[in-house]
Amino acid sequence: MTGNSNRKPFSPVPNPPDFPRQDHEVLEFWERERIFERSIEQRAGRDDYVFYDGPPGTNGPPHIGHLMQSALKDVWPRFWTMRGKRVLRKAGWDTHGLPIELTADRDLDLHSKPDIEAYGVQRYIDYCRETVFRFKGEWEQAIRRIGRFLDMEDFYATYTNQYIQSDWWVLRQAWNTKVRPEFADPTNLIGGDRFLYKDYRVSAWCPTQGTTLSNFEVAQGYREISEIALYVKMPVAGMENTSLVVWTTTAWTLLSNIAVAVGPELTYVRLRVLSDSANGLNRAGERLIVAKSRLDALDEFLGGADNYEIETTIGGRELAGMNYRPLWEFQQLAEHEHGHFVIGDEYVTAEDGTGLVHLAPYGEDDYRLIKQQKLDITLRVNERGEVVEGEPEWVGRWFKDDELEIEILKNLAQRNLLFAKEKHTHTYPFNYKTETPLIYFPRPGWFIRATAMREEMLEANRRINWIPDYIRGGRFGKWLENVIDWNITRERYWGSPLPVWTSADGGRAVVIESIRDLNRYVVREGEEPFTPDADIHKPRIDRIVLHTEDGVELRREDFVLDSWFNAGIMPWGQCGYPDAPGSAEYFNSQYPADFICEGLDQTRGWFYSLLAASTLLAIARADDDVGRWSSYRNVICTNLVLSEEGEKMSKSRGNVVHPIPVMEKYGADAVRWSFFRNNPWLPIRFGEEPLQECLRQVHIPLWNAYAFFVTYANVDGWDPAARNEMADPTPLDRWIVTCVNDLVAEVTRNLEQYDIMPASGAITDFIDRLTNWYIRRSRRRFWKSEQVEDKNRAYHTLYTMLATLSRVLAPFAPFITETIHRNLVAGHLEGAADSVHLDEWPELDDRLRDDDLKARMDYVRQIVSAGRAAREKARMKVRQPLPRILVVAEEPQRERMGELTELLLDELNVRELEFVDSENDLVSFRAKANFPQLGPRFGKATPEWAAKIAAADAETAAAWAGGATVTIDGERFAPDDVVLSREAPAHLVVHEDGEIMVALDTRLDDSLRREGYVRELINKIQNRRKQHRFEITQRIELSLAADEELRAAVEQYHALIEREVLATRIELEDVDGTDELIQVNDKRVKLALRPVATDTSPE
RNA sequence: GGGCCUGUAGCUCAGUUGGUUAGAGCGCACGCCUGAUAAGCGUGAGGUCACAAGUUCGAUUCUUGUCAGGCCCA
Repeated sequence: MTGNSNRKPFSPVPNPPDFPRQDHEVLEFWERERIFERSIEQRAGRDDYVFYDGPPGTNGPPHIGHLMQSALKDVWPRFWTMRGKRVLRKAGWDTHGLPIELTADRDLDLHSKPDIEAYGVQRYIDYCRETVFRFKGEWEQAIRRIGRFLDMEDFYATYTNQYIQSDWWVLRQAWNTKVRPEFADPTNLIGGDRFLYKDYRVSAWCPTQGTTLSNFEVAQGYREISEIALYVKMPVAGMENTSLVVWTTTAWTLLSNIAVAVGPELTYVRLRVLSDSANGLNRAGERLIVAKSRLDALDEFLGGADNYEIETTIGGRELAGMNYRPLWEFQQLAEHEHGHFVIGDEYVTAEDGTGLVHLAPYGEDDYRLIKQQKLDITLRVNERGEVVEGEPEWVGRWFKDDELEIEILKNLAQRNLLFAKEKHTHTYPFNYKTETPLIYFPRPGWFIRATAMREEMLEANRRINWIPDYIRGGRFGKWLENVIDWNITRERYWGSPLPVWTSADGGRAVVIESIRDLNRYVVREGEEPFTPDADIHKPRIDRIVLHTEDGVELRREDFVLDSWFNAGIMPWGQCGYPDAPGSAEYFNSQYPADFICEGLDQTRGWFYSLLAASTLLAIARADDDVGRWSSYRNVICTNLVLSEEGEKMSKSRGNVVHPIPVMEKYGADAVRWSFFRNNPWLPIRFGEEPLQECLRQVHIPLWNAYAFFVTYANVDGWDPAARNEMADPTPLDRWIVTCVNDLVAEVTRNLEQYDIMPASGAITDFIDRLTNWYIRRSRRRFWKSEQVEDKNRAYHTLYTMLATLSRVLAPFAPFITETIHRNLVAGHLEGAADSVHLDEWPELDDRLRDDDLKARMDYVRQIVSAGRAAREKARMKVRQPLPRILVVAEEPQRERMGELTELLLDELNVRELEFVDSENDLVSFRAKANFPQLGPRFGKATPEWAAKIAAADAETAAAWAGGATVTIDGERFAPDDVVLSREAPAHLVVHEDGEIMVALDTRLDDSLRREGYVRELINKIQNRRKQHRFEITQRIELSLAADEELRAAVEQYHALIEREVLATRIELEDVDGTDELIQVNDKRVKLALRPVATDTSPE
């Protein structure tokens, strides 16, 4: 016995393993022993590593893409915990916003704002509140099952009063902070010099639902429609019979026309119509102004190029300021209003239409110009899509009424204000749910003046470590460069209420920062104060009317906050900073985040809103520490998880993979690994085959190595805690120790850089080295009974490898590593951690490294590989010993082989190694004449010379092969003059692979042949043992019947055979032709095994 | 229409700060081991590194353009 007598054996390892069942045992262990909680408690007082969990919405179930994020989000917190940091991991849920309202609308059969008002806003809000966690249980189950350590008890949710008050506080900071003068905009309705302001913005508006649609929603509803496009004549004031010609596809916008825009750099012409035009709309003598480059396109309406003459050419800049007469009486402006003149602006092109654009307050560019020029804004179509001012018969009509369009057209034509009309096909946005045509409508909203902090955000962005790094200058950087002010309000119901109260004229505004702050006003009004857990959502909060000191009435601005803004203030909201007790301390230790990880689509979502919020607050507190401007330092962007076929998963395709059943089949570690072996920022294919492959490549080989170790360690009673006598490490031991040091270094480096794929690759590579070289080459050391000290060394080495590997692998595969740690380490070594996740990350020990040995081992493995290829060519199985391997090598390489020679010979089953200088020593060359060369030179004498060349000896041929020129009978022959062929001697089988060239000598003498028989025989006996399912320690008696040559071989090697197959006795008989025989090479042998009852331990 | 990404073996993907022979896994062919493992191991075949031009002694790598696919935005 090598171990001490009262040692505790390792638990037997089931093989094959049942990973899903083991997962559940580990999960129960973690919960029973509070491993996650302890991993934090244990690090109290240590440095924090800060992780932010982006809040997912829980009104839908989690899918496999979320699990990829969960897996990645789990790796670094576990890694840094093992490195000694304290890593809090608070779960968060997004519980506000449109998705929840949409679910409520569906459940309650509501289709519009009037529907909701009729249903009752309070009831509606109450319903939303009840549904926010509809799928939270499923999320928690999936997150738990994949092994993610996450605090789901003490979570944050965006709809809590604590979180909402952080929203309010942030907005108060924005309101209190003035922008630099160059960013101030006095045209804003409220707050023109502040970071928070109110203004109008044109957005896609649904006139039936009464709501704006997000860009994303608009993009889903584009449809191709065919409409009438109008060319309208705007008579120029003070010029006889002259008109500007404008083009529009939306006749109804003409009712609100207020100006005409031209391109300042474009060239325009004034033309005179010579005779009445073909379409009957234009008369002889009329003068029209259009862009010069559009003339060809407008020819047909004028009656051809011959029917008009160009009177003068005018630059766009000169047109600016020209006044025109409005199309209708009802458009006449009052004294103080501005409008009905020409404006120059770069956005006008001459790609279609006339190069003159009519302006009405429906459209982003229109609205911008109208505001810039301080023009009158009269909306003659209202937000319900109804005409509110115009010819009496039009008032009250629907803006997209086809009849209305025709009536407007006729009205203009009758008064000679129509230049032309044509059918026009283009795309127009519709509400993708209600099919209503959308209207671009200026809506009021509150904005964060992002344009005033663009430089600061760009500066902060430069310091973020993006994975992949091209996001910094690419998608995200470009987004920041083109950033526009951020509309943080929505005209909806279920969301954080905007905490702004204003007077009716907009002259007074108060931004509330907390419930306490609100109560200061409320109490003064004589109302009941809000308790900390009072309902501060709509509609309750709308009933609060505030009064200024001088008695002006203030009402709440009826908006809720954009849910992206909500999510972006998460660093403050998750702890209710600053109002919640203890929040300052929490915030200070948890800002900024070291690590976040979300989908690539969050560049315009959470990644942006986090950065905008943190930059804003940095400016508000005049923070000059640029490193804290961004609330996150390292960020991994994940891409889509596709089906196995590379398609998007969707219900309609029926290819959605449900996470839990997959984990119940393959285990969570395999699912996790399938995400780690790819770059997360590229689309990943997910399916059963990749999972199978993960198991085969990583988990099963590791498990087999572990099972192998436990089997033999228990047989020998080996104890890691015992102070066993050990031999010095063999080269193989030193090699694998070097490898594991490299592994630790490489995984550490790559995890520090947030680069998961090379880290997982290094682990796969190490597992291959451990199982397919270290264990494979060391196997015999574990079962030979002599040389106990070497055996102890082998146990010690393998044990250390498995224990170290389980720690390095723990952040990636927390289950299998926990199982191994629990059996091998916990309870076996004094002071060992109960869980691998409470353990420390392995330290590098450079004294144990031997880089030179590693290079030499790689060289040996290359030669082995070439040797195997040569054996295969020669059809010589490895069991047949061969006399010699020849290796082409320079002196330094020969030295590299050194102490590893034995290993090489054993692996290839070859008796001797011999080095040679060059391939010429392995092959011989024969030369033949190169006739195309020699023919012109020697003419008729060519055959004579050809014969002389063919007669050249191998040495001469080798000289040509070496590039030399050879003189034969006074004639010089260059290598070009001959054709060389290479041939190896019959007994050598040569194989070449890159720089490596080897040859096997395949000549067998009697001794080799006899040993070949014996090896083959041993193999057959072992197979038979396995067929009988004998224990590995079972002793047997053998009887053999064979011919004389084989019997002689057995007699010569009987000690070897007995040792190899654990035979206590071998009986030899003559062959008797009637028995069942087995084949041993070319011999036929009768074989019988009998188990013998003995002490089964090997000693 | 704009921006970003991707295009490398039959398939899925690495890699290449410009340099001998561009790698892995799967699949295929052949073989091997079996006292941990057939859910194992090895060997082999298989590539104009999407296409074109440019820079360079040298380009799969850098530049520009083209084509195809994806994502985001209009």
